[in-house]
Amino acid sequence: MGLLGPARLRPLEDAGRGETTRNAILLAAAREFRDKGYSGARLADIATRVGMKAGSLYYHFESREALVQSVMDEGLRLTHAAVVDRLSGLAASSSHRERLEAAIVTHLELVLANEDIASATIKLIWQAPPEIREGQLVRQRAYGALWKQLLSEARDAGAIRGDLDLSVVRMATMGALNWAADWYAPGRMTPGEIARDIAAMILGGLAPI
Amino acid sequence: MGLLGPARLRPLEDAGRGETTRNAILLAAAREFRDKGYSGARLADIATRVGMKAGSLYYHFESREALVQSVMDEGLRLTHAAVVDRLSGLAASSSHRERLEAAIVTHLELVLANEDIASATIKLIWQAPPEIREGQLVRQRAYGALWKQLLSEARDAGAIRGDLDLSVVRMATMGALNWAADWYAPGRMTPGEIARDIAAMILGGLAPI
DNA sequence: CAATCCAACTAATCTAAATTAGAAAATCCC
DNA sequence: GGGATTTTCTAATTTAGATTAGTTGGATTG
Repeated sequence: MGLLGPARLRPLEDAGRGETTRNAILLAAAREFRDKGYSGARLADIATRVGMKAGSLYYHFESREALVQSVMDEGLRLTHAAVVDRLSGLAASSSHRERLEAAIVTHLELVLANEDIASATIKLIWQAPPEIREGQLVRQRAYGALWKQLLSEARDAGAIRGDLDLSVVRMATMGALNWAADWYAPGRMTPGEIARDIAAMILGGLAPI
Repeated sequence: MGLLGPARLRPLEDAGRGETTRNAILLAAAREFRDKGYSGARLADIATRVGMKAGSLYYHFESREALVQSVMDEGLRLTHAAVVDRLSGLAASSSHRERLEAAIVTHLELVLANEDIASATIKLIWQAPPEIREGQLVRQRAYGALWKQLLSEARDAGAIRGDLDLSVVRMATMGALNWAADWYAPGRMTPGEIARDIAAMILGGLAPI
C-alpha cells in the first residue's frame, strides 16, 4: 500500500453505471455541504451540480437525510482508511512518536486538501442534528478506536506522559485538527506546513525545550 | 475585578422591564440552540421556554436570524469579558505561562459549565450559515486579537518556542477548546479537570519531560 | 421488433416553520 | 379610573424546500 493508499471514492470493482452516478451525487453533495453547511445546502443545488433535477436524486437516495448519512459514512471511511494505510506504510521500527505524527498529518491533510468528502464530513459532524450524528456512531467509534489504540500504545511505551487523561487528549487533538477544516483557506501556508506545526505543537507543546 | 468578574448576562444598569424579557429570550434561545443545534431549534420552542408564543418573539427581535446574531454577540462578549477579567485578576508578577493557562482554563470552563450562552455560541459558530457568521466577524476578531496578543507576548518573552506559526497555534488551541463543547458530558471528569489536562497538553505537549 | 427496465424529468403536493396583521390584555401615567 | 402605551396572543399567510406521482425517452434483452 504505502503512500498512495486506497483512499479513492470507491473501488472500481463493483462500479456499474448506477454506482458511478451515485458517487457523482455523493461528491456533489459533499461540496455543497462543505460550502453551504448542513442547513444551507439544497437538494436542488446538489442535483444541478450533477446535471439533474432535484426529484431525480430520489432514485438514488431515500431522502436528504440518507444522503447526508452516506456522505458522512464515506468520509469517515476514507479518513479511517487513509490513516490506517499510512500507518501500515511505516517501517516496523518506527517510533510511537513517528506513528502519532503520521496519523496527525494524514488526518489533517485529508481534511484540508485531499478529499471534498472528508472535509465535508468533518463539517457535518458539527452541523448535523443529533439524530443524524447518532447514525454515525458506529463509524465514529471505529475511527476513535484507532486513535485510542495509537495513544494508549504510545503511553504504555512511555512516549506520552502519564498524567494526562487519554480521552481528553484524543478529543482535544481531534478538535485541533478538525477545526482546521473551518478556518483553513489556501494561501500563506500549505496544508503540509500547517500539519507540521500542529503535530509539533501537540507532541511537543508550546513551551520551549 | 478578580474572580467573580462582570460576566453576567447584562449589567442591571440599563435593565428596564423590556430588557429583562429580552434577556430571558436570549437565554432560552441559547439553551435551545445548544441542545438542538442551529437548524433544529424552533422559534416555537424558544417561545415556550419563556412562556410565550412564537409570534411574540417578533416584538423583541427582527427575525430568527437577528436572534441568533444576538445570542452569539452576547456569548462572545461574555467569553471575552470573562477571560479579560480573569487575566486582569492575576498578579502583575505572573508568568506568561500562567497567563496562558488562565486564559485556557477560563475559556474552557465557560464553555463547559458556566454559561449557556457561551456554549451555545461556540456551537453556533460551527453550525450557523456563513452569512450569519460573517455578522460576528467583528466580535470574533476582537476576541481573537486578545489571544493573538497573549501568544505573541509570550513568545517574545521566550515562553513559547519560536518555530511555530502563531496563527496556527491559536486556531489549533481554539479548536481543542471549542470541540469540548461538543463531546463534554457531565460525568467522569469535571470541567476543571478537563481544563487542567487540556492546558497541560497544550503547554507541555504529549511527550514526557 | 416488442416488452421491460433504468434513469431521468415535470409538475404537483405536502409540510414545517417563519413571518405578519390585527385584536386583546397588561401596564403605566396622569 | 381612564386613556395611552407596551407586550402578548390568535389566527392567518407565506415560503422554501423536500417529497411524491406519474410520464417519458432511451437502452437492453429476448
